[in-house]
Amino acid sequence: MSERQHLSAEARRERTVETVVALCGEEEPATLTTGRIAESMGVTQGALFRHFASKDAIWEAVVAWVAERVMARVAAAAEGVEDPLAALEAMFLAHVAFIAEHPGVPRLLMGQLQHPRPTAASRMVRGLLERYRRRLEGLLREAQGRGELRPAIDVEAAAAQFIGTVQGLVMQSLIAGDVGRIVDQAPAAFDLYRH
Amino acid sequence: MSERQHLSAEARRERTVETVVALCGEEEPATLTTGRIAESMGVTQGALFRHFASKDAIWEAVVAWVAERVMARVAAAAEGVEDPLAALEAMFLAHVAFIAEHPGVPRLLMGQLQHPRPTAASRMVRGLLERYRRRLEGLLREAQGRGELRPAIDVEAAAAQFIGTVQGLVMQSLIAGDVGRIVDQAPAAFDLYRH
DNA sequence: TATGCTAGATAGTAATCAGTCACTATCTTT
DNA sequence: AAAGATAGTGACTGATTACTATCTAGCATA
Repeated sequence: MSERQHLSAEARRERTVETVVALCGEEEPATLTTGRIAESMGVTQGALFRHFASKDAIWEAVVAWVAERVMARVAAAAEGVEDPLAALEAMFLAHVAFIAEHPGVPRLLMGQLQHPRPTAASRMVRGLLERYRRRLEGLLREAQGRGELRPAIDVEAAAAQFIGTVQGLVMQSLIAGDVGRIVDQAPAAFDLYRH
Repeated sequence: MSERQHLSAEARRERTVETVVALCGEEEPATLTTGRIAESMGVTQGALFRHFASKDAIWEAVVAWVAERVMARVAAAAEGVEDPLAALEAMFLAHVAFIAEHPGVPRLLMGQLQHPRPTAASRMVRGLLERYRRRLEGLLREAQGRGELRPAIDVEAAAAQFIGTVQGLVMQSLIAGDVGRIVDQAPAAFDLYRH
């Protein structure tokens, strides 16, 4: 049938991770099988285990990939923005844009979080969210210090709501079945959030 | 070990649904097996198929159960409350309390939503969220009419954010691994939401 | 061009999945 | 108490799961 494709081990690992992220946009992460991943990248199922010790190891690599990318994107967006509220807005939009590009990411992270007992991947997700939350709280406190935010505001709740607002958009897109729309709705959502 | 239990068909269906809801609080709905459900309710796996035509039929019954309960709870909470903002708060707290009692519910509904092609159960979830959103938007518009809300507010986005706020709390509880805490955090979250 | 290494294919494994079915225990009705 | 109805058992099926042993094709270096 088709000729063999020969990729370097590193390139194959990279392609595997990208394939998993893409597949999570189409089906439930929990039901994703190694067979499905292999098929989707045009390789036999057994070949995956030459590059990953186990399926869990694949998830680990995927979460690491996501964590690295999302933090880089969000950090780049906020970089150099003086005003903390403007920085928050830039982060919000960058976050939403990232999700629109990779619709599988929220499901993927969510899926890891609801593992009953923590795996390496789920611990990584927790760490990512922890860092993200701290960053948000820092900016919120800074904004409070500058008098741009009511001092009475519960910073912790506000940070949770930031993530919740993104979640709300994601939920809407799941219902509508149209991920692209959340980019358009994002400014209005943040506008509401700011108040 | 334990003696056999003989329940009526209706009672067994009810127990099945309750078991599934409870199990969703402990593990991923997508990985839930009929064997696991049966084991958890002290019955053999084959017995389930005497009461449900298929596994999908179980999901259908579960979603129907949730939809009925959650709407009833929320409606009861808002009943007789004159002020629309106060009604929203009552709904919010009732919603959060319901989730605290049944931590599996958000995962369950989420799981149904990310089915690639709609099943009977996923259509039911969509319908539930649609009804819920309309109810929220009605109350928000009413509050706007009474001048309790800025007229500039995007009602659709505000409704999405209401659900998003709940989602944010759920997310926090997933990270913290402590569902009970969200009840305590709920008032602060709604307080933030109101502004 | 010959050699050594590695990526991938092929073809397995035991375990687990949803679903079926003949049989049995239990309840209800008479 | 007898009999019909029904809830539950336990052993099965074929498909699918993660994972592996063995073989083959392609690449780089000499």
